[in-house]
Amino acid sequence: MDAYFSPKLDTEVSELKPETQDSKRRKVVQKTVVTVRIGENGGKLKNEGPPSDLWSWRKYGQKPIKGSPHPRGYYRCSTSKGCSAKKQVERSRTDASMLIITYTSSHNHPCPDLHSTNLTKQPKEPQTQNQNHTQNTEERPTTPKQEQPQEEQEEGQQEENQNQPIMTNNDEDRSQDHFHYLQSPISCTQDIMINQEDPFTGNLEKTHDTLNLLLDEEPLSYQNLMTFSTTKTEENDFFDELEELPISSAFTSFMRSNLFDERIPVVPS
DNA sequence: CGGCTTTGACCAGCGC
DNA sequence: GCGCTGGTCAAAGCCG
Repeated sequence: MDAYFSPKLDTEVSELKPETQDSKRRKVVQKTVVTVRIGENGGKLKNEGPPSDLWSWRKYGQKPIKGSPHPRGYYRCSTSKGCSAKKQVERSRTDASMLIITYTSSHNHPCPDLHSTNLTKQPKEPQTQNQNHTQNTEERPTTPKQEQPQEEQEEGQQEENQNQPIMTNNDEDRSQDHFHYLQSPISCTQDIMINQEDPFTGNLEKTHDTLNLLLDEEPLSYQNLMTFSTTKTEENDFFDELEELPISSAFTSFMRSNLFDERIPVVPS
């Protein structure tokens, strides 16, 4: 992992799982699992810009998970009181640089638009990252993925990811394209995406510069957010619990838009 | 003052 | 039926 300490944040969504398999434990709830890879330093943005997406998340619990060195954080949507949307964030036990975010339930309210967000809330989303991170993600988590990536994939992919730092070649292209959209004040329903690692992958050095530029001029994408953190990275610990914020939304949309296509359709056995 | 984070305890589901 | 683990709630403290 140290090897990754580079600024490259690979934000990849390994997959989303349309849930129902989780039924092993509690009731069957719709869940969307997203695996994101980030640089070792990538996380930690608690101080910087936490909020992941347009939605506001409030942490309501944290528990150590068996078999995982990292605790799992439980977040609930605080954008709206009645909103039952929740998300669980945990780090991959195999690769600390991988974040596994599970979205549960859907939002009962419209996505906090940029407008709203900017005007009313978003105490945390300061910089220009507002929309990059996406939005629609949670808007309909329930119907998100119809494809069905399996959970097994999750683990498998994680490993794969390690081996294959970036497999979203296509994503890159698309990401950029989408990236533009991100900037648009579209609502949650837009297909946004966050550009992923391409810039980083290819040019790590540029990454920093790019980030700066992005931050100032363009909305940050998931990556950018991460990069942020990357700049400072010393606190992997924090990272455990916090990094999820920035990422979550981003990839969510990401996965929704591109991931599906690009990701490998895993066939559930 | 309001909202969010943190920590501990309690409850529910599942496996053995 | 018992034990284990995960998930949620509630209280306290901190920060903006």
